[in-house]
Amino acid sequence: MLLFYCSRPFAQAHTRHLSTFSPSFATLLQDCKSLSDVRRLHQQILSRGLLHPHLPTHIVAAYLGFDSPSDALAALERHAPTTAVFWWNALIRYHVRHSNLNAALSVFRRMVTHGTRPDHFTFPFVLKACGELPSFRRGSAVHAVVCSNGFESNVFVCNALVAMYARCGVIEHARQVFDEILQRGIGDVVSWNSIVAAYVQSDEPRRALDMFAGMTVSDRSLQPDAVSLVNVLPACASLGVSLQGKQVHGFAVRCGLFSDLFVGNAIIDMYAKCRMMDEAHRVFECMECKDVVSWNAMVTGYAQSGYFSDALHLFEKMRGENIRLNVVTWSAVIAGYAQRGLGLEALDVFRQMQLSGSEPNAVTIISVLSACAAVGALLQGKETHGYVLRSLLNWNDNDNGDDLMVKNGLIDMYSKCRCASASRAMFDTVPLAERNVVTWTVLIGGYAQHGDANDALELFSQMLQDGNPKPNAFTISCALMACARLASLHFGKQIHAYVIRNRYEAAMLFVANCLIDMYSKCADIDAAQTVFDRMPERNSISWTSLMTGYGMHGCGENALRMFDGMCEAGLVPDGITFIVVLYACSHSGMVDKGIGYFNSMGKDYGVAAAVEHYACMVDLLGRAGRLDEAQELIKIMPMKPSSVVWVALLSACRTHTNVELGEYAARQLLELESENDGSYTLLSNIYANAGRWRDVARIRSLMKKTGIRKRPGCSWIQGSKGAAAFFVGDRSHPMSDQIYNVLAILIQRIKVIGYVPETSFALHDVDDEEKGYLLSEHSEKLALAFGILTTPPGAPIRITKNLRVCGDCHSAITFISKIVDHEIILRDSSRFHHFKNGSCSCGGYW
DNA sequence: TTAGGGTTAG
Repeated sequence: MLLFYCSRPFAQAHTRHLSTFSPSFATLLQDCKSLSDVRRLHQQILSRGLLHPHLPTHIVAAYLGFDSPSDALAALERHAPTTAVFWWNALIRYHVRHSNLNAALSVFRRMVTHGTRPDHFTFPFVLKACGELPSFRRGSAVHAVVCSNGFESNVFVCNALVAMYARCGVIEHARQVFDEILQRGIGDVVSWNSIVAAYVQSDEPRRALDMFAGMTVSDRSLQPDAVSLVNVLPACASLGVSLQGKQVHGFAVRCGLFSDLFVGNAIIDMYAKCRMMDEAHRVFECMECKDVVSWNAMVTGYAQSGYFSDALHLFEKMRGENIRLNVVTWSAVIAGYAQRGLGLEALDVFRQMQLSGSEPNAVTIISVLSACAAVGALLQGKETHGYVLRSLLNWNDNDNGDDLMVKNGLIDMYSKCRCASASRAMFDTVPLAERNVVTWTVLIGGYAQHGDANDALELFSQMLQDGNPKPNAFTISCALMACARLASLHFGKQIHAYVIRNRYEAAMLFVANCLIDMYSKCADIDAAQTVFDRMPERNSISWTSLMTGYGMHGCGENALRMFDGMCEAGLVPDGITFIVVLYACSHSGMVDKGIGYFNSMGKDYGVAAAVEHYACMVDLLGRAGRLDEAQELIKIMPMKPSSVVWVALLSACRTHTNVELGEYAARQLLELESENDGSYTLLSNIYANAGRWRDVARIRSLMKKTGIRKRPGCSWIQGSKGAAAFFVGDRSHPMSDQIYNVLAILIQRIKVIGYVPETSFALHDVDDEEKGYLLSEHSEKLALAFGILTTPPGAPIRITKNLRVCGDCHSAITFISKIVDHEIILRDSSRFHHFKNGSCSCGGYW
């Protein structure tokens, strides 16, 4: 950058006789065409001893003009104290403008060392450098220099002190300096603007608004300027106080400040953040002069207020009007798509961005990662990771937490793309002290939803032990989801206690909904109901969560009562609500009621039946043995049946032994999902039940040929001595001998009272080596035997199974519940079964 | 002095 531009060629000037008259040197310095010209001339001046007292300033100016701060500094030091303070200031300002903050502070130190007294221009630059580093220690050292040089009553310097302390996050010091300004009676508009900005930066918008209001009250001669408005409007936005925002808007119009581009943009942003897009649009239309920020504020406003199509429309318009899109525009559109789960569209926009030559930054990358996570696009996720590694050097320059957010995004992306090891590896690269609450939460959530929920709880315990950072509502929700998956009532209760002790009021609705879900899935429906009853505020998720709980426990009537209660409370049922209602009807044998709800959901509630609703109906009709109607419904459904629909039909064929229809359903299912192990198992069971052993063998060899293995059944139990998991024929448990003994005795005893093994279920297992396993070695029976061995009489035994409970086990456990002093609660992949005194709550609808 | 981003429930 040239500070002085002169068209006269240097060569021409240089050919003239070098005068001993120094002003000519000044002209020659201005005429220099390159840094080496300046150096040469400087050297000549020194060697001839022709240094005029004014020349050093020209020399420094020339060096800065050719972007050589090191030469400038050398000249300043060499000629100090001849050079004016003005040129020390110029060098400090040069470094601050180029973000070389440490260099700026170093020049300041040298200046003081060389005996040049700083002036009221020096301190604002130096304080800005301290604030931007930020370094409270150096900032307060400079404050001391301010005082020792007698500048504590200079408003220019004091305002800069306020800003510095705010940037360093020490709002109390900023406030103290501001109060001293007022006491001295030297405050100006900038002082008030600085303290308002300080509170906004410190995330105290309420106090920012108070200070703004206090401005004119304390001094009637003060009139807010454009900066005051630009400072206060974000405070209105973050508090959502649109009324005050509107007043500021009115004030801007009355005082002629509305025409200021920054003010206009801040008003749009305020309305957009208050979700008042009509107002924002009016302001946008009124603005005579707009820039890309105005457009971006509108695009993001629409995207975040749920009007994404308007955002896209505006985005297209920007392109049509050749407005130069910047990284914010692109990132906002990518984020908008990603947040709506439209990952492929987001990735497409990202491609367009790259083609346009716009350089992605950390925010863009985070949005792209979230898009990859939304659609499980591991390949693109890995590519983005590669991009991050290549760009990391650039981002580390302004280390402001972006780096950690990108890493959090990567952990989340790998988790959601079911790449647990990569996710964990990324987590492990973040040093313990640098992990924030999101770092922990994304991994805990990843394990809870896509990985091993035990790992989630282990990580959560580790987080609590470390004590820093503290879990937030997101973390708690993820941990509760893990408990729900594992049916770990014990751990779930502990987290509930933690929630009560640590007050999560701000997010209590969300957390309470998770508690309802956790208690429901841990078979403590009464506790779920209690949480629900004590909630000061409920939303439709609260109602549906409890409704699901009742549905899973076969309490269809209660579920339907919840549905009525929800409608009475003025909440509108949606698609998911009806899935839950139909599920509850299906699992309680309320076929006609289910048909009634199915028919009325569109007619009375305006909810269109989706493929999931049809699947529920096929399940409902199928369980009740109305297979023809189920088949008929599949024929007339307006969309292509999904695999869930065929699984429902196939299961019904299994229960009601309809070989022909079962074969048909299995064919359809295998066309959609050729690797679905469950469909082979179900079909093989149907054949076995019908005595068609050759077909059973055919399926078995087909599976062997295609390499499809039956997912192993696994049951686990939360006993008094901790959790224990069992696979079929499992002999790995230390108490294995005792378990098998107890089981043999139980089977013997229930045979006496009428239990007959249902041998068709023995053929679940298709591998030859598994053939020999007896029914008595099924995982749920082993878990039950272990439960009986380790649970005190009278206490309930809770078992969880990853697949559907086997029919023989269901029958055996029903008999066992007659001869033992325990209620047995079994959760399988479909619902709960409460066994007590020889009967099961499912009443056969399992 | 203005705009954009990551984690949770039925």
